[in-house]
Amino acid sequence: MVRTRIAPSPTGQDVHVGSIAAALMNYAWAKKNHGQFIIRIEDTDRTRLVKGGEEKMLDTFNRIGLVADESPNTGGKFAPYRQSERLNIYKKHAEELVDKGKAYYCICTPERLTKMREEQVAKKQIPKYDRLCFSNQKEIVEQVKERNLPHVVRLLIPEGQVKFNDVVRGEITIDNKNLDDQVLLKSDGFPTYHLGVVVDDHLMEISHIIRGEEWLPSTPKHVILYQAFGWKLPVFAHISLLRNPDKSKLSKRKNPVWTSWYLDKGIFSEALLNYLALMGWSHPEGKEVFSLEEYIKVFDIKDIQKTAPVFDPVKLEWMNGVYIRDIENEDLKLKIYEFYNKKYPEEIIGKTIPLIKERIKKLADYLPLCEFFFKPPESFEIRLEAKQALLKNMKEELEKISEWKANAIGESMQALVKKLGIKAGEFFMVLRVIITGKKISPPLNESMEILGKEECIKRLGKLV
RNA sequence: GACGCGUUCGUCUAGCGGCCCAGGACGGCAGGUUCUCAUCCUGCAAAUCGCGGGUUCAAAUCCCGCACGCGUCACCA
Repeated sequence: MVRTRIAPSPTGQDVHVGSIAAALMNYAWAKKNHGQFIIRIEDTDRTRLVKGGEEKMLDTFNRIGLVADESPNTGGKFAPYRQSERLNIYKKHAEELVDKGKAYYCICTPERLTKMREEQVAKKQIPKYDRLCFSNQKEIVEQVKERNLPHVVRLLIPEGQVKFNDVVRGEITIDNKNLDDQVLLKSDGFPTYHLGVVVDDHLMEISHIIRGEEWLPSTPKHVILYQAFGWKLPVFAHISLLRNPDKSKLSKRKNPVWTSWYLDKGIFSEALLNYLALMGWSHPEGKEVFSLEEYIKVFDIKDIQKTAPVFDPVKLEWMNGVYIRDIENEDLKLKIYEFYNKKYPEEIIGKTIPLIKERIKKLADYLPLCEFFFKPPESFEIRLEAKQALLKNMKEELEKISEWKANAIGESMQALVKKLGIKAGEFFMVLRVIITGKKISPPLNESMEILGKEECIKRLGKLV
């Protein structure tokens, strides 16, 4: 049975797009194999906890369509799915390791640890716990039990080396002397990531761990933990991190990284997923635009690429434009109507759709292009003072039109152009700006038809 | 610094020893369509496949070294 998971920490205000990319692969792999996709909240760092972060994250996963089979919201047979509610489980497992001699108590103070590390770094040694507490473990255990001393549980890294296979990277070998005796259980009773992730992935029967390559260096510790518990290893797949244009790890300093930022701009979840699917993977037939359903069909973790891609918002917008042009006008109308919180009349939006469908790349592009449909322009992108006579002519001709249709408007204006003997381009630019306020607009005749004769005459008359 | 991972057009990528003087997409440029913009169509430029050595009749593809980039070294995830 294939079971995958995404395990976000509510230490940010929302889901990072990189997490969505990872979640997408996890989701696709689970669905492809008729397995389950799980969301688990790893909220073990109470110092960095962001209020409302978890709720927002779960909401974002739903918005984007990566719906979990098991999660804190939906529950499931391995509940709870929030690590802060599983503290007794971690404690039990940490104790088990201590009993087995695979882990030990440590009562060293943060001050001592910091000092120790500084000295090691100064001596150009690898900063590692010096096992002071391990060397007199018996005493420490007694003290801890008798006086109820605050303590942590550390993993005892055995000698030798760790070897494990990664689907993306191949076989990886690490010498254990490079590994630190990692804290498993913190003095506040919360597990560290390392304990939590291993215990939960095992207990929740996760078969494939597809996660960012930032975890590659700590995977040997996880492998040692699995071995210490005597558990079967899951399949590991470490995927590359999304990058900023300067190749550093995608960060909010240099790029919008929160998923809802894109959704709130009117990027479709389908388009975002489609674009993200292309990061480090490519369709076997070279297709670039495809549905989630098709992705699930053709995706294989063996085809994941190793190189870290630069996240390109420009191509994302192009992709979204493709999706916009592809949906039904009625659906696009509704999306825009909802996007602007029903502030603008649905009927007018509906009429404008054919004019703007090929002109917007995301829903937020709509208003800048179409605001003139809802209210007269307040400023004009070219000076119109010297055009008074021309405007008067236009107005007079337009007033003669009985059947207010784009065609009739066009013919009437073309005739006027001919009669006045001026350049069509300049003529229409003046008309465009007086009507829309802007040099760039949807097709003029059609726009004027939608606006209505009265409104158009009014806009022309205002300056006359 | 140590350890690990990576390196094909500006960007995303195809490529798995001959079919590659490297293909597609975004972006760029030019032209066509058009009252603007966009869409659509046509065309162009853009990678000596990080560098240097091997192996081979043949290497972007295999091996070795180097350089560079990134990641990780917490009672953070």
